[in-house]
Amino acid sequence: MDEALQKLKNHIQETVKLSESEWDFIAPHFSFKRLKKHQFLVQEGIDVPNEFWIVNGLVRSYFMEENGKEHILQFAMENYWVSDFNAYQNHEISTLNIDCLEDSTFLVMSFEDREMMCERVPALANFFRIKSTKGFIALQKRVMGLMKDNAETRYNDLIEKLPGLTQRVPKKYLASYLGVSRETLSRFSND
Amino acid sequence: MDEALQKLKNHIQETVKLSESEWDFIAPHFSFKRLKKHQFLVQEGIDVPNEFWIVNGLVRSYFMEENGKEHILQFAMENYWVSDFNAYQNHEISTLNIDCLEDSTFLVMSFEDREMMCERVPALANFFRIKSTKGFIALQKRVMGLMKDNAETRYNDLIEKLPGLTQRVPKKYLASYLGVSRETLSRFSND
DNA sequence: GCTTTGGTGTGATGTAGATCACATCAGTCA
DNA sequence: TGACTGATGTGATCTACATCACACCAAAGC
Repeated sequence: MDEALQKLKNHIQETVKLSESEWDFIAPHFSFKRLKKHQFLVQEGIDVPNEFWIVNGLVRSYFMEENGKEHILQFAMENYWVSDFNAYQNHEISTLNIDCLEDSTFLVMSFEDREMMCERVPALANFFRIKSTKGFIALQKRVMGLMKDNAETRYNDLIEKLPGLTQRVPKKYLASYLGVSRETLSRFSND
Repeated sequence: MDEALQKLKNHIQETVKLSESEWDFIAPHFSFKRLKKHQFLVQEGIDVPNEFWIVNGLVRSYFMEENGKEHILQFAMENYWVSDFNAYQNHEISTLNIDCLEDSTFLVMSFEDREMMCERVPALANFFRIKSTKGFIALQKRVMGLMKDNAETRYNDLIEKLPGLTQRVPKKYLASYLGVSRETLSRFSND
């Protein structure tokens, strides 16, 4: 836990300056969580009081159609923030599932604590502002890819962006992230 | 201009509290801009020192493939913030175009001013943090729609979300936003 | 007024990728 | 060790949508 908090402190300080007293105020509001592969961090139909910073491991966030088809919205690993942000921000029940693709550990922060800390510690508000802007930009690039590129190009872009991922997850998950069928992906992924 | 600033003040105060002295500090850093239909707010290949708050009017932000095909990323109107946020945030040249679909007016804020004001006025940092989070959530919903819905469903969702838009823009632009050809859209949009 | 330009509909045809149906192979568990 | 279960590849077929090629009409510019 202490080690995890130290890592988080470094992570935040890559983006904003944080005084020792500010950090001492923030740190106690995080709790530690450990999950095994296949366990769920967030589940559809349940409220989402927390967001999570991944200390280590790998998760996927996905949603399901009525017919049972799954679509992966995001892979998240070390240093990523994850949650069902829609449910979290608007106090709704989750429409997403987030489960672990590997044993993983997290630091957990509640919505109330986040809002309170952002009021009290402006640097933290700026940290989340900048993180959120970058998340927005990344998603916008994803939309652009979905609109202009075919499945094979999107696959090549993905393995270029996250080269380690192919070794860590089955290809059916890559297909689900790319919005393409497992079979189609198999026809052009030659390795 | 004064009227526009008053509207902006109200807009910000819908999300965060802002003291009079804070507002008096912020307000002078906005400038006013007026464009006619077909004029450009942002152009591909040029740097993007500003973001814009739309006082009134309607713009589209879009990108082009090498072959000249256009894809609309966003329609933005009254109360929306627009820019090429990737270029703006990372000081890169623009890959997007933003042009006016109607005569429009804007309040303009530079990147340096925004960062400076967010440092000095924590409420503003929180304002942009929350706005940015909501933008992220909206984009995530768009990705989900692209992954699970067919073109007709996406069209119906769009006219439900922005019912006025169909009257304000040609259908080819709706098609371009939805990621579908003009002809295909024409076959199921019966009005 | 006439001409040009842009918006829209619609038929015919082409195609990326989905779906269905298998086969193979590795890992896991009793 | 033998029996599942899950990951992967591959052929055959189907389908949503793109593309091409028109026609028609309203608004804008000379």
